[in-house]
Amino acid sequence: MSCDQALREHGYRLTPQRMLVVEAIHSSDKHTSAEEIYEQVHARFPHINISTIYRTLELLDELGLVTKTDLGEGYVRYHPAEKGHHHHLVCRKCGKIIDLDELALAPLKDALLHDYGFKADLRHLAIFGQCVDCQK
Amino acid sequence: MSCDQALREHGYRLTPQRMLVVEAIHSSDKHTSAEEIYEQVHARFPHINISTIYRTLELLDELGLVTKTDLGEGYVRYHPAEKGHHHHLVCRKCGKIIDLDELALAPLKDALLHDYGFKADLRHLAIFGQCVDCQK
DNA sequence: ATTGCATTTACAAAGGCTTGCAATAAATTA
DNA sequence: TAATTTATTGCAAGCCTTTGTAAATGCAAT
Repeated sequence: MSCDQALREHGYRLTPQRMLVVEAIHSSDKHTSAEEIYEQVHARFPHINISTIYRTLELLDELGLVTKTDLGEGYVRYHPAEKGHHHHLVCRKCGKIIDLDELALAPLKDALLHDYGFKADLRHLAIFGQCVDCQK
Repeated sequence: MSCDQALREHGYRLTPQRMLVVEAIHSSDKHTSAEEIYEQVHARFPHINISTIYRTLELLDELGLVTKTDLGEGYVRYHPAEKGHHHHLVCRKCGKIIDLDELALAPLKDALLHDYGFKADLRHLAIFGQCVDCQK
């Protein structure tokens, strides 16, 4: 299902601003920032305000259409949920980022559900620490 | 080892500001915010600036003396490391916070070390999701 | 005690993000 | 098609935190 359809089905309006934000997120291969999305949308819709970008991203996150991840860069990165879930190991020393398959957190997710009845949202996590090279 | 000693041993100066911040963190039973620490220190040292609070907290975090945790309240909470590690399950719907023993993340920590050689810092995590009551 | 100097501080400004509010516009209804 | 309603937007202001800088201060060596 497209983001547009999902928005409509949840009773949200389809505005040009929202459509352009959705397009911008999907057009980017990597994880984009709000600023990057803003610049991309602004090129085609100069009147748009950055707060609309943030509000739209928040909405898409709530609907499970995008994931938000703080990789410790001072801002948040966004990623289309449909492009698959994964996680990141972020080295605090050298900054290296190791990608981690979604499955790596499956045991934890299952344990939390079993032990606490808690349905954890572990879709796009950043786990900080030290990579193997920086431990030497 | 006290925070004061730890600071000295790492070559940092012992200033009144730093000592008061350390005292303030330890005097609070719960997880405190920078603002709360600021207010407490400010009562005894009116000249202090909030940026000094933040810089001191960052330093204490780097030295492993305190942990930083974002519980989704719009600001970060700090906790003395020596008072023990644990984690939190935060319900996005009702806001309820379930405390989680450090051991719950031990298997994940071990797996990351074994599979990636990555030494994950999992001292005081907030895991978001839905509590058992809010799933009904 | 005094000096010398690198560290630390207060202050001001900025950065990323959120929020209150009046104006605007999408979608429903007639 | 036009009117009505309600969600959404742009704007400005604010929030929490970080950062640049010159002045102040801890502390080691005299």
